[in-house]
Amino acid sequence: MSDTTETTPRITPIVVGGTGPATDDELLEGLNPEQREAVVYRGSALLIVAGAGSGKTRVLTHRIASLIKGGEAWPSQILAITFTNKAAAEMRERVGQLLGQVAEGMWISTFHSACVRILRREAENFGFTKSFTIYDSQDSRALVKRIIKDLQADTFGFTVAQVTGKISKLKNELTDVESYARQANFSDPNDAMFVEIFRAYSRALRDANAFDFDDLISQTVYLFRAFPQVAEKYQRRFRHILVDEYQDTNHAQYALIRELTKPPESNELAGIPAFGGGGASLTVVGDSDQSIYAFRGADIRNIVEFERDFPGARVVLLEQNYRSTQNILSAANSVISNNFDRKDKKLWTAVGDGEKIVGFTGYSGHDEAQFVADEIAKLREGGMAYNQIAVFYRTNSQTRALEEIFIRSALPYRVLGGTKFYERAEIKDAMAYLTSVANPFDGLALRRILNTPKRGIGPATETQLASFAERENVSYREAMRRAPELGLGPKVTGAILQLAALLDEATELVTPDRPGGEAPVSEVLALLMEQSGYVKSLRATRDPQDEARAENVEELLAVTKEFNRNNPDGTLLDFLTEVSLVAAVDDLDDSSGTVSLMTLHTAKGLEYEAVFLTGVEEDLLPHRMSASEPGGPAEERRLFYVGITRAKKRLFLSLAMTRAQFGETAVAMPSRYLQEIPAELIDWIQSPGMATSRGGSEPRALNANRGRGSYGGGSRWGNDSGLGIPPGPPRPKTEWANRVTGQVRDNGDLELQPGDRIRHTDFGEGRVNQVTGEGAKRVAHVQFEAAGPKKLLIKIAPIEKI
DNA sequence: GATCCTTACCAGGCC
DNA sequence: GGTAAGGATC
Repeated sequence: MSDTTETTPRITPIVVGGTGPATDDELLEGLNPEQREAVVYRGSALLIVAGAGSGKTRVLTHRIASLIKGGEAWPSQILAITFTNKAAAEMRERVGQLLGQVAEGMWISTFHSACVRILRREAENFGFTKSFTIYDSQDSRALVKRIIKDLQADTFGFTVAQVTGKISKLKNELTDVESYARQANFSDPNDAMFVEIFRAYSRALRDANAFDFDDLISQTVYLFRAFPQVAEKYQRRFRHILVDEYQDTNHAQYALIRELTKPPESNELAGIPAFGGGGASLTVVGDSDQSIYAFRGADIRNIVEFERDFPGARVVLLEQNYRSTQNILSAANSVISNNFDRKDKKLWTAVGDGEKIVGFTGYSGHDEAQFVADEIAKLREGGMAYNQIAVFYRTNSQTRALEEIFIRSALPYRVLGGTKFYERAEIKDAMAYLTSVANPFDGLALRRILNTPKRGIGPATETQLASFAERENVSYREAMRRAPELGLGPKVTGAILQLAALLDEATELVTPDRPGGEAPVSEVLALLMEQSGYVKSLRATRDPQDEARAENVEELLAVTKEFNRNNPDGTLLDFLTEVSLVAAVDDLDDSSGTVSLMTLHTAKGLEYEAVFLTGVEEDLLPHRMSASEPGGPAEERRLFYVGITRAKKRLFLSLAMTRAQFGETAVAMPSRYLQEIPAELIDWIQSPGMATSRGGSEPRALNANRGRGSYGGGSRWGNDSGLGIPPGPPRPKTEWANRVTGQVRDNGDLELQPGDRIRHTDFGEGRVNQVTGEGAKRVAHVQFEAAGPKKLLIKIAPIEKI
């Protein structure tokens, strides 16, 4: 054991409440030998190679609990890094349960949250203020766009996406402008121009008192390197560092961990040996088969070379899976085994084979979505709760077809991530007001609200204001207050002064030494929205969408109130930080009683009784873009693997033969990964071969392709392919036209009674068995002659009474 | 400077 | 199918 115990206090466990805390033995109870080893091992470095579903969260929480309970560490000496805020909250809760009390002072958070916390405390050391803004990728893009325009870099062929991508990559590798410029090739005008853009971007961020996402990590590393006494503060504080999802860390994050686990410098000066001499203990958990973030700089070498980086590290392998059935695991194993240069690892379970994987090929994305909806209805009838069912897809654009069908089928669902609430223009506007109040240096935020709502402050005025601020070396706010000096028209000047006064008034509310403390965020936002007339202006337009936008702003107001309820001491800065760092999964509500829809990336770390993996097609999974990337197809395979291993009991793989994109219909091909699953594991309700040979009602292009095995390369998917598909009679499912009318219908108060006959544009004629629900949510249970039983939302289903 | 309209380009995953 | 950019017009 390292000598950390000498420097850390022994604490007596405090027993509080109900069932009481777990004893040492209880902490190990129910764990397998490897898991136990991972909990009790004490040394400077530990790598837990944890296959999917092998209970790593359990191991991590028990390990933390045992450190605290054994008196080896105070809660405040623990830093645990998770991938999402939700995972952090869960871990905190579970550790609390194990200890029988809330462990105060533990840092359990994401890399980004932890770094923001450090940066807010230390910002003043290096030219920022604690109220810095965090720029999300949209903000970064907006900034780069302006810079490219200003420098006329578009003539060099620079695009916003290219530049932001390259800057992000450089930052993740801890390359700042100066170090990049040092090795740049200035005889290449392109490279020289890029340096200029990069420099302008970095300066703009600094001037705006802002960090972009990548800065949060890299600037913390720079801070530690530039100010050893600051680094030492955190090196002394955190004695045990644990990092989850280590396979997805990038170089900057790796460097951060290295900085934090270094022995404090003053120890070295005092001649205390480095190894085991005061560096924090490091535990990392990961699975290289689940590395799916190379695109944002994750470096798989961090985990592969862990033992070399941290000599003497112990490695523990967790291979027993406690989540899925053997059929699901066998499929996963055989898929991932197609990736070379990986350490062979086979998941196994003791729970038995379980049901077969179900496969389905639809004629279109809508057909596929209908299959998903129908199967979910069956699962539900079989007693499965909606919130135990998830639908995964590779790209966010796939949600449209699913949503259309789900709404029609009256299926309660929730889309995680996607076009997020906080990415909406009106929400960004409202947030920009708050940002402008918190950080008066933030030009990007101010620019956003300067003429929103319309105040007659156009681009020309904006430029004048900006150059005045620069010339006089004052903040934008000050420049606005001195607007009369600009010699503009009385109307514009008045508008600027009014906005400045409003922002000043709001700033008053959040001044820390204000009598009664900072006003709640909701009060600040209400003032801003009220006085600026923003919401009023939205309600005044003829555009019907603006009404929805106004409601969204009201919703944001509700969010701030909720925030104030949950965080009575929460400041405006806390709110802005929280909003900046929410991840897609963070709005997952386990108690919502709805089906969850999300991308495969978002699905990592989650598990469901039943999983629908949709769009298993070439160009989608693997995604078209991945073909040209080194390691792309292998990463896509890992993504598929991650999706499969989320399923506990039931797994459905589906694809479509045609898919709408850009408003056009394109032909789709089955994914190469489907063949990597042994045929006997899949029960095809409708295989790709069957879909081609019997597509009686679909676009002519496909009907022309009639005949078994006529598509997808020979007989690969034909009935004679050895997939074991019985020839059987054509299913009725294939007999109706599969067109789905995209338009929103409104049947008004269409009254339906059991016994009524109706006609549906897709399903044909049927008889109403039952009507449930109230008002707009009335649902008709219909027995269709051809399509079987369906549930339909009466208000919007494409039906008529006959 | 605002508004309306047409056109061009477009969506890969995310803290 | 959706949006951002650019042009025409008031």
